[in-house]
This record gives sequence, C-alpha cells and structure tokens, in this order.
Amino acid sequence: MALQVRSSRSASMRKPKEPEANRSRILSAATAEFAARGYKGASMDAIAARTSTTRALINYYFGSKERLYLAVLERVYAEIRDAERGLALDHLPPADAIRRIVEFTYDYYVGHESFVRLVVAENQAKGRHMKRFPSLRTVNRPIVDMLGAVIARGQAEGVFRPDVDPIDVHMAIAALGMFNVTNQYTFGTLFQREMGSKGDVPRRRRIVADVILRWLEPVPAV
Amino acid sequence: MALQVRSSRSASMRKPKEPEANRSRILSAATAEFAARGYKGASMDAIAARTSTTRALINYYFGSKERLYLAVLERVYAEIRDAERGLALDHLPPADAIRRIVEFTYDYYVGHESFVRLVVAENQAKGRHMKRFPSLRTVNRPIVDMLGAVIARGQAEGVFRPDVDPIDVHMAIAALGMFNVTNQYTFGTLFQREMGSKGDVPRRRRIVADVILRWLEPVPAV
Amino acid sequence: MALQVRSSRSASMRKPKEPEANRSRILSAATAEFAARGYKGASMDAIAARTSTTRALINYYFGSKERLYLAVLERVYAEIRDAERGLALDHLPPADAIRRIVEFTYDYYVGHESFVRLVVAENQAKGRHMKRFPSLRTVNRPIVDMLGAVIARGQAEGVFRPDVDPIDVHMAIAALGMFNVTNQYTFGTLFQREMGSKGDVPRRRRIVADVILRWLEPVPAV
Amino acid sequence: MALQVRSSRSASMRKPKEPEANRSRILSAATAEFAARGYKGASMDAIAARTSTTRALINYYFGSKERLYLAVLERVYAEIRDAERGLALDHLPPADAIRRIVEFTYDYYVGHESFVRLVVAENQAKGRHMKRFPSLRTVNRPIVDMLGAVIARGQAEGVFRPDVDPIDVHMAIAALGMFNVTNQYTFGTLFQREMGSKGDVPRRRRIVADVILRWLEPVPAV
DNA sequence: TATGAATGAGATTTCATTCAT
DNA sequence: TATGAATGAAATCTCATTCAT
Repeated sequence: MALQVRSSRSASMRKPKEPEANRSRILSAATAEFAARGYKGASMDAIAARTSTTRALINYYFGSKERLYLAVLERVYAEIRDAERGLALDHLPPADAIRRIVEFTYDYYVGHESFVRLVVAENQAKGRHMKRFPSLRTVNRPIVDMLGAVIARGQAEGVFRPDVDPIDVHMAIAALGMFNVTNQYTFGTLFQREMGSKGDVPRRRRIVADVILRWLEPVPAV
Repeated sequence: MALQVRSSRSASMRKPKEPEANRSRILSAATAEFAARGYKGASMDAIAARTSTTRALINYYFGSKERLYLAVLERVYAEIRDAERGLALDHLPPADAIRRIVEFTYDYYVGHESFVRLVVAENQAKGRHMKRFPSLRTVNRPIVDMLGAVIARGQAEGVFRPDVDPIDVHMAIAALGMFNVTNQYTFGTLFQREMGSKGDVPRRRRIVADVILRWLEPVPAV
Repeated sequence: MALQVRSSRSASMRKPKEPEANRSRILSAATAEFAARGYKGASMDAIAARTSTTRALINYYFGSKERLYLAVLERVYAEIRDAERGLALDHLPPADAIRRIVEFTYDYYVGHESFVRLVVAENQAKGRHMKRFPSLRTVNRPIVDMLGAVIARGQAEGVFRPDVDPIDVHMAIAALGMFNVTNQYTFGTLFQREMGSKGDVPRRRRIVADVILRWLEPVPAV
Repeated sequence: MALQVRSSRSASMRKPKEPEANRSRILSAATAEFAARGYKGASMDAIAARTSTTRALINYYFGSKERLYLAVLERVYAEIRDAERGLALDHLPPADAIRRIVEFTYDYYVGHESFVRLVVAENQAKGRHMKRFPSLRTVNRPIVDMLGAVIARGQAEGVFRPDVDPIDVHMAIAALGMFNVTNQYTFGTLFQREMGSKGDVPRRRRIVADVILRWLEPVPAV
C-alpha cells in the first residue's frame, strides 16, 4: 500500500522515468485489484489511481487489460514456484517432510490471499485466459516433484502406504488448505467460525497435516 | 415503485402470462447466468434474453440486480438443504453413514456446479451480499447435525476417535469435494488431469471417503 | 438544422417519447455528420448534440456506429432510387429523354452533396460496409433500366448509334456529373473555377448533356 | 521545437541512419497509409510500423501529422506534374494528341490509385489542408497548357469545334478517367462490373477517348 | 401487470503529441 | 540526431435503472 519512496533527482514536471519501478508498481496494484474484484470487476482507473499514474500509461506498458491480467497471473505463479523451491526437505524423515510441506502450503495460502483469489477467479472464468496463453499452461510446480520424492522415500522405508499418487496427495493438501481461504465468508457465516488468516491457523494447519499423514500411513493388517 | 393504475385504453393487448411461471423462469436463467459469469459479469440483458422477457420486467419482479442475485442464492441454498434432508442414515453403521454422507456431498457438488460456482462467487465477493441479508446469514444446513449425530454414535461405539469436531469434519468433506469442481481448470491444466464431472468421479469420491474415514479411526495405541 | 417543433403535450421531465421522430432526426443528423467527416471522422457525440439526445440513445436505436452508418447509407440510396422513379420519360423523344436524365442526375448530385459524399466515403473505405451488408449490395437503381429503354428506343428510331451499353452511358453521365461535386475543392483551387452548386450549374449541365448526346449520335458514314 | 544539445554521455549508441533515406521512407509509408485510410483514419503508429521507426521520429522530422500529410500531397502532385511533362505531343496530329493525353491520364489514374485516393480524400476534407498551405494552392499542371495548345492547333486546322474550353476538356477527361477508380466499389457492386485496374482497361480507355473526340469534332452543318 | 423508451455513469482503448535525455 | 516514456483528450460502447403509459 505504501507508495515507493522516489529517489527524487531533478524536480521534473513529467513522471519519474523509472519504467521498471513503474511497471512493478502497476503490477502490484493490479494484483491487488484483480484479486479484490475479479477480472471484470477490476477497473483500470482504480489500478491507475493506486499507482498515481494513468490508464493510458498502463496500456502503454501492458497493451490491454487482459494482458495486464496475464502478467499478474504469471507473476503470482512465478512467486509460489520460487517459494516452493526454497523448501529444504532432503534431510527430514518422510513424515516430517510431509508435515513441512503441508504447513508451508497452508501458510502460503493464508499469507497470500491474492494468489488464492486469482486462482479462484481464473477457475470461475473457466480457465479462459490460461487456455489462451501458453506461458500459463506450462507453469511447472516443483512441489509435486518434491512430494513425489518424499512419498517414494517413505514408501521405501515402509512408513507410507504403497498405493498413493503424489498428485492426489497434493490435491488433498491444496484442497484442505485452500478451503479455509476460499470459503471463509460463506462457511464462516453459516457455521460461525472465524476462518482464513483470522481463524485459528495453527489448529487448522495441524488438522490438515494429521489428516494427510493418517491417510499416508500403511493400513494395519487385521 | 408506486404502480400507476392502468388507464385502460385500447383493449389491453398485453401478454397475460402467469407471473409465477415467469418469476421461476427468470430465477433459473439468473442462476445460470450468475453462476457462469459472476455477479458483476452477469448481464440483466442476458438473463432477459434467456427468458424472452426484458430487463425492465426483471426489475419489476425483483427490484434490482442485487435482489435478484439474493433470490438466486436463497434458492440454491434451499435446494441443497432439502436434498440433505433426504439422507436416511439412522439405520446405517457409523462408518457406512459417513461414507454415504461423503458420497452424497461429492455427488451433489459434481452434479450442481451452479451451486458451487455461486458459493465461490459469493466468497470472492467477500460475502458482501450474504452479510447484508439476514435471510442468507441463517441458512441452516442439516448435514452438520446429521454428521454430529453419526460421529457421536461412532464415538459411543468406540469406532471413531473421540477428539473430532463435526464442523471440522464437514469442512474437510466439503473442501475435498469442492476442490475438484472449483479448481478444475487451473489444476487440471497444470497437472494434466480431467477433473470435475469429467474426471474419474468414483475414484476421487472413494479417495475422499477413505481420507475422512482413516482420519476418524481411533489412533492405535503404540 | 432547425430542430423539429415539438408538439408539446404534458411537460414531462423525460424526453418527448416520439421514437419515430427521434429515429428520423438521428438519421438526418447522422447523414450530415458522416457526409461531412467520413465514417471515422464522424463523432457519435456530435450526432447526439445535433439531435439533443445522447450517445446512449443512439446506440439504443441503432446498436453501434457502424449500424447507424449503414442505416444512413440505406436511406440515401432509397431516396435517390425513389427520385429516379419519378422521372416520366415515355412520352419524350429519345434525345430529349436522355437530356432529361442527364439534367436530373446532374441536379440530384448538385442538390444532394451528402449523398455524393457518402458514396465517395464508402468507396474510400473500399466498399467495406457495402460488402458486409446484403441489403446494400442489392440496391437496384431504376435509372439504368430507364436509360436502357430510352437507348433502345433511340436505336430503333435510328437516332442513336447501335453499339452502346446502357451501363457505360450511365457511368459516363455519373462520372461527368459527380466530378463537379466530388473534386470541387482541388480542381476548383487548381484551376480557379467555382464548382459544385456554386459553379455555373446550367452551363456545366448543358456541356454534360452535349457530350453524352454527341457520343450517342450515329457516326456519320464517310 | 528547440533541440537540446546532446550532452554526450556513454559513447552514443544511437543508430546513425542517414536522415534523407529515413525521410523518404517515411513519406512513402505515409502516402500508402493516408491513401488507404484517409487523414483521420491514418495512424502515426501504423506509418511508424511500416518504416520500423517510431511516432516520435516522424514528429521529429515532419512536426505533426498534418505537416506530414501535406508533404505527401506535395509529393504526389509533383509526381504527376513531372509525368505530364514527359508527354511529347508536338509532332502528333491533334486528334492523336488528344487520344494520347486521354490514354496517359487514364493509365496514370489506374496505375496510381494512391494519388487518386489522396485527391479524393482532400476533397472529402473540403480542401482544408490545400487551402491553408500556399504551396499546394499553386501546383500548376502542365497538362492543361498542353491540352490548350493541342486544341488550338486542332481548331486552327478546323478539325475541332471552335467553342471548347481546355479546362472543360481536361475536366471531362479527368472525370471519365477517375470515376473508374474512385467509384469502383459502389458502382462495381451495384452494376456487377469489374472496375479500376481489374476492369477492362483498354475498352474503357477507348470509350473515354471516343467520347472526348466525338465531342471535339465540329458539329456538322445541317 | 408489463414494457418500450430513455438516461447517466462508467469502462476500455486509441492516439497525436511532448519531453528529457 | 533520435527515442522511450508519458500524458490528456476524446471516442465508442455497456449497462442497470427509471419513467410514463
């Protein structure tokens, strides 16, 4: 929200001429606006206002509202991908590694509501933009590979059941983690629960990890 | 708002359609349109077109776009509530009852995408409409009571762990079931999976039930 | 230019509610504007201003700028077609009938600069709109049939040469008549001639008739 | 307008293209663009794109869109003037000289559609630019002098009627020749004729010459 | 009960031009 | 000499809503 401090040199009438900073500021403002109001609901004017620039400048940089939206989507996917890469799991026992993945994921969603909202918006739009732009179709997500490695390790050690698919596991983690954010308003209202970042984060996060780990445990022979 | 008395001149050629049928048709069309395009994206004209009436008539019946939207939300919540009431669980062993609840829920989401999309849309709107209209704040969902009863029964019989909260269980079931529908486009594209109603419904549904039931099992003493 | 007198009954806040009159006024204003500035140069706002209505109303009536333009084209073609139908040539000797056609055509162009300018504009646009709209592709022009009949009569009487094609004759008449209007600014400036309606209309009109009639005369045997 | 002195910092990596070649390339691109889309419809960006330069550079060279347009007009008028000068008529009998002038003119229009379209555009703009710029008001066209000389010769020899004005003759030649190009789209569509360069050029060209020569012949005494 | 007509506010996009470097 | 950045003005179109009948 806080406007970047401008390294004011030479008090010019025109705008600061720091195109990269401008681009980045626009992108941040656009992320917030699209996340808050959806593609259609977002207003170029509002984005311009958030950055003290003009609609025309945004079009100059990005070409159109849709291209701006795509740039936003690309950036948030790049960010989660980069964050996922930071997970160091190799030295952890499989169960701990899983717990770490779940916690990381859960926290990321709670801490990056914009990302979650953008993903939801894109789904509500039936993946229209993603479909049309190859760069968004091929976003790879390291988390699945990491999860696969950990699961394989656990299976080799005999601590995880042999018949689970990493993608199913990731889906379950994502589903249980996202729901808290995506459905916080209706669910919270209907069942009188604080959810999302205002809910009892540690408790919910632990529950999710428990559910996942319980599921991964080998089924005891009768 | 005050309606003029008609100064009937020239034998009133207006169409005398039954208002109730009209109202219901508009509601169905509106459900489809709001589900497809979200609140902002939905167009009164499009809804009018789907029903061969006019924007003016819709406003005449419902007052405004927002009130129409609320009527839609109310109806879809009433429908799921009614459907949930149809579940007969009393004669089933606890585990079977849980499985039945999961399957019912999963199937309902897959079969009623409009409901899911509307719930998501309302959440994306941060519950704005729900908040303002009491009738939507108090929608009670029988499923949670049923779930509570089944869980209590299972706990009494010693087949379910004692420390689970019915709302948490419902949340997990909803999360795992909805994700398949809500995130089908991005997740499907990123991980090359058919999802939603086009995915492998029985398999996913079984996984969800397994996850839930595994979690409910008492933790074995070491 | 003069605003239509409004048959003021019941001083209402809203606009006069005389849709047909409105439509027609908009069409006239649009004709003037498109003729004056071309398709691209014409402004919906300017048209609205000329009719004391708003852009939105024009869109309500015509749908878009392009559709409005098409309605204009349709109307001016309908007008010349109707005017052409009014020519009574049957009782005239062939040469007099030709002279009459030439004079009518010449006068029509001089008196309906808007028509001429619209035709020119459509040609400058490479017939883009005409191509796309069937109703404009099939505008039939009675003048050619009339011309054909007169020429046939003249040929039968031996007063016209036998080897001329009515379409060629029409083209020559149109070319000689239009040029005075279409090229009045450049030609007038370059050769210091008043042209169009400000030029010596009777003289130019007589020249055109002479040129055409001379051409139609049978070539004298040597 | 005052150009800043370059405070050469960092070894001046600017492209050192020869300005004259640039100027000429821009002029050609502008001719094509203005001819294709008219003054208003033409876009500085499109012209820049056709020359791999930028809007800013074009403004730098020509000052403004209007001045660029004027430069274009000046050039095309200079070109036709130069081409007209190339006609060698002195050794031809008057009738042959006239035929030659007609054919040259007809061919020039067919072969230089851009010129024709620019002239038409300037007329559609009511000579707005021509009026304001003296250099365009005084473009002299040798063809009229040549035509005057040939007609005088023909009249002296008694092969041309004595009462024709060279400007009228030029106007007729221009009118009959241009119409084929200027009205090719509407006329062609309405009367199912291929026109302009795609039409039957030799035939139409012969007709025009016939019409003109017939008109110039002395009227036979009755 | 029902509706065609009308409107105002707002949305995106285009574009010629200017400026600092 | 040349240009990327920036801007303001304008243009078209959409749309929910209102009103008179």
